[in-house]
Amino acid sequence: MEEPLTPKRSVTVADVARAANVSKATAARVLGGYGVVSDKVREQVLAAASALEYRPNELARSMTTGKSGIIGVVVGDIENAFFSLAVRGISDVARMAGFNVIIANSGEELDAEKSAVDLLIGKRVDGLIVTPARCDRMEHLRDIRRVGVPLVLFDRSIPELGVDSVTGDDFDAAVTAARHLLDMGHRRIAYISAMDAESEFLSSSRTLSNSAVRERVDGVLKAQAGTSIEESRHYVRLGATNQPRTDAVVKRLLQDAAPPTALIASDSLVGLRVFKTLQTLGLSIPRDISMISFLDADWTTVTTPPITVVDQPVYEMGKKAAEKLISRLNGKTAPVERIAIKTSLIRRGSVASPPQGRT
Amino acid sequence: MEEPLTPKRSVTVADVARAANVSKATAARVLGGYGVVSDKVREQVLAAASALEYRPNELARSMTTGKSGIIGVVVGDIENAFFSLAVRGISDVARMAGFNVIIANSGEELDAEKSAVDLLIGKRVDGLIVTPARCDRMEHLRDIRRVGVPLVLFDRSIPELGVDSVTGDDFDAAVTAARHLLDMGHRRIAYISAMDAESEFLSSSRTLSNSAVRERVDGVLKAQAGTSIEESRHYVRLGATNQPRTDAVVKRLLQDAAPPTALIASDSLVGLRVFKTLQTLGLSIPRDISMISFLDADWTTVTTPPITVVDQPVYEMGKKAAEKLISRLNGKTAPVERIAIKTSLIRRGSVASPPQGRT
DNA sequence: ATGAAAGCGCTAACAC
DNA sequence: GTGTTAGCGCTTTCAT
Repeated sequence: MEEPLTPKRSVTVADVARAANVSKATAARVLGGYGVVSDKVREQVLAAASALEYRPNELARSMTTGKSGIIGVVVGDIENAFFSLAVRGISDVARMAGFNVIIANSGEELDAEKSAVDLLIGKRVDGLIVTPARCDRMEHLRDIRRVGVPLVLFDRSIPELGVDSVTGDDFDAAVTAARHLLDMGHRRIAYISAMDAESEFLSSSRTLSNSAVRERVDGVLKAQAGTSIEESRHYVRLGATNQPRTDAVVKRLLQDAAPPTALIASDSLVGLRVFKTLQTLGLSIPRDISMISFLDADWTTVTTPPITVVDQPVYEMGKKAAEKLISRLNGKTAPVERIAIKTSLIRRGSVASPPQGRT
Repeated sequence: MEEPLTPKRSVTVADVARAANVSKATAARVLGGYGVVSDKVREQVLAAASALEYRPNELARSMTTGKSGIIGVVVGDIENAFFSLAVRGISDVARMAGFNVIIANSGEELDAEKSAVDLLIGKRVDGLIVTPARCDRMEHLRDIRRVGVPLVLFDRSIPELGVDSVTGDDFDAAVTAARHLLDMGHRRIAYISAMDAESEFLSSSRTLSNSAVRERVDGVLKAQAGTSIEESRHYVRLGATNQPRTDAVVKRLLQDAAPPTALIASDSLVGLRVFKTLQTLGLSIPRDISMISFLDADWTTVTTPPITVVDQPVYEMGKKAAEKLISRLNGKTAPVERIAIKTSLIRRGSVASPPQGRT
């Protein structure tokens, strides 16, 4: 059954040219779809090509043109629905524009991000879309620009870098979510993030190296303008990176002398974990505690109750990022733009007034 | 703020060689990490390289070596948790082995799959992992082998092609799931798939162009050995590709003269849709109807009740596929292998005995 | 241990 | 319109 895996040298333009009795250049012109050729010759070449099963060597092509037709994308975690949807949006517009996409995972780690960027640049991608793991470490991103490769930041922005970015309107979204909770009578609102930091607690939002997280935290804090900053900040917790750690975070929060009556989860993964923790603790949502999750993920509609969410139009965000990048690729020289895409709150069943006597 | 996007020619080995006062060949040897060089020269070169911020041009490198260090992956739908987990498994072992992964979506469409394959081969990927959209159309896959590019099939297999494949033990999994239902007293078991076919109904499992679906259907049918094939087959439905269509499929099923008392969903997306439909119809699971979904997805544990699932070790499957491919890439010449990875049934709360009087 | 030179498969000037 | 001739940046004989 083992076919004789012919490691035969692949068919080149030269081969086709020879078979069609034309020069290499002519064959190349029709095969590459550029320049001008008579219809007659074109057909000869095409015939020869398909007879020989010619397949262009994109590598060689890219090398001479300097364009690879590839857009590199570096995301935090492709398993996260947020990123896979975004990637889908990016891919869709990329494909439309004739570009291919090569994806790399950073695992939200700076070093992995750096080497991913190096690698992608080595592969001579035409442009890059990256979700910077840290907004305070950007030398490698500066390098990208120095090499002359267009770059668009996704989900997080770094003003000092002076490059385009596409993010959600995180600050506003957080304000809206927190206000909704305040309107329902909540006074102690916790914000739980998966961001990995030294401490589970927050000293100052300025220490937050992820701009999306920072914006959101600031939004939540801002919404609670009546309360002292120290007090509000007390309810911001980091490090909900997996189930056990999330369990710990939530439990500690609830054991507080003045426990929060509502929880906001920074993304759908955290949201799911928080929901599970609450379920495990036998807490009833929203009777015992209210919650809101970022991202209108699949699971949020099938729980009992369904979850109130901040709907981030991720697919659109991905599309927008790709569009922006491609317009740069096409030489558009618009001023640097920081696009914040509007989100909305989808009210479902996970928010109610806080339990009596615990306001 | 606009940095003067220096479109400067990138630094090459020649530049480094010149700066280090050595020949191009020598510089290339240390930069490429091959051949032999004296420690002294090596340091000179390295110094020059970092001073000039040399970055190897992987394209040129690939062109001369013929190896790109890239593994191409063609999946049905990257948004589907099944595939994103698999891709993660593939990427993880690929990275370990020094390979990069470029992903393409086929959207389960043959034409898209074909052009993705063409493109990937054009980019001179070292090997390919593909989830064939149709197991009865494989000329393009034959071509892959003819060109000499190692190929591993994922999730579905095509014996006639004579290539390695990694799938779940779909037949057994289906038998197990169906038997569990039978043991609980169910006699009419429906199997709902997202596979897009001309008809919602199934004439013969042999018409199923997706081997995984076929295996599963055969398994469900086999488990109901006591019943007539025609009768069992009556409860197999296709085309649950989105919510409205799933609603329709489920409703039609339930309006049958002898409606099924249990539903098996072919993947987690279908499972979620079916769950939603049931919820909409106000049916209580498992009191009114039982259900089992393939894939131990996120959402299956947070529903009320949690869903009994066929746990497919997708991450492992992805790893296995990559390992197999890489071993081929390393010239291992083992006989063609069709690996079926064992799944298991995770019993949760969505299965109970059928309602009284409806057995 | 190092250098010179020949390509890899393609595109891009530039002639004819 | 078509052919000739250089390269792109790297690896790889083959000398030295």
